[in-house]
Amino acid sequence: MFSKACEYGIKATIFIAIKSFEGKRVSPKEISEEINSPQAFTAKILQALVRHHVITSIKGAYGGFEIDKNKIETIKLSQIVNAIDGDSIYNGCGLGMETCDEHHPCPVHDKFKSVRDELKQMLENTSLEELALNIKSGASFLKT
Amino acid sequence: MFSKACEYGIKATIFIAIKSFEGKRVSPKEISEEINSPQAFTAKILQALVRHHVITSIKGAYGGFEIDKNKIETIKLSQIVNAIDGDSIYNGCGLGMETCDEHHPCPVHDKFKSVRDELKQMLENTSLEELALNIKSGASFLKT
DNA sequence: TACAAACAGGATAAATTTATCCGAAATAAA
DNA sequence: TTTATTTCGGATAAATTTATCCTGTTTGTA
Repeated sequence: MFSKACEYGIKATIFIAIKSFEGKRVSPKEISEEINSPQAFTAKILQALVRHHVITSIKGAYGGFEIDKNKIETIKLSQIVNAIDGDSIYNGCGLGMETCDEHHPCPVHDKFKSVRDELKQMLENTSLEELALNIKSGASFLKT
Repeated sequence: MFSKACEYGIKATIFIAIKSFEGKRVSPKEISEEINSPQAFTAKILQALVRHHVITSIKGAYGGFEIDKNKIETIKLSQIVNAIDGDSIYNGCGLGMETCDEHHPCPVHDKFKSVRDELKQMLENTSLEELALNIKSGASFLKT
């Protein structure tokens, strides 16, 4: 469904959000340990998230990654996915055809429509704050 | 969403079904031309579909791939996807975690549930016959 | 039986994704 | 200003997916 990079990116962003609530910055090392991901690869993904303005990086001593507290509730899951995997997951054709629309649909176009729409709605309606609070309360987990 | 192999596999199976309705067998060459896919790679995927008993192959002169006419209406999209990509698309964790269930959910477990369930229902309720008839009637297409 | 047609499957290569390493640049504190 | 810390980003490697090639085996027909 999502790429490995995207899976790491989602978990990393949630962890950064939790720490940012507490006014703390985190390093790639801390993040990869917390979400159980390869450190250097995770660092690359963080760079992409910075470029797409999902998270912020502060270079130098006492630096790290953080997210503006006031921004956490406005960030949606769709923004994280878009920053890493793009929007093909809910905008592209289910069978990879160049052009696939109402006028020239692929064999599963109609069947897929509702699934993709629901996925899109879910991603756009789920906020980072919500995901972070569920981790904090112990309702969900970042690693096995 | 699906792998390239699975995309080709779905299209190939639909085309074989259409030809089988007419009592004809088809070759990998004919299939790859019709669905616009690499021939040798498509042949590999056909082998997998044969092993999973989705399609049948007849070796030797006048051979080719076919599907039992009476079986076409009983084959579901889920069987094709399962044969090539397995069931991880709707049974695995959305964030790739080893264990992810009600007791130990990943951050998006609940949010994803309805999407994955709808996808699963769609795949299990869509028959090969239905997809093939839509191509025959010109309601959908196998290539751009 | 000999031959040609057609799938099976191993070996290999190309492309993409995932992952690692290391030096450069930036920054806070001493 | 020097030093320690930390992100940035290029180069490279490993793993997986996608794709190609070639030989073997099967099978129908002459």
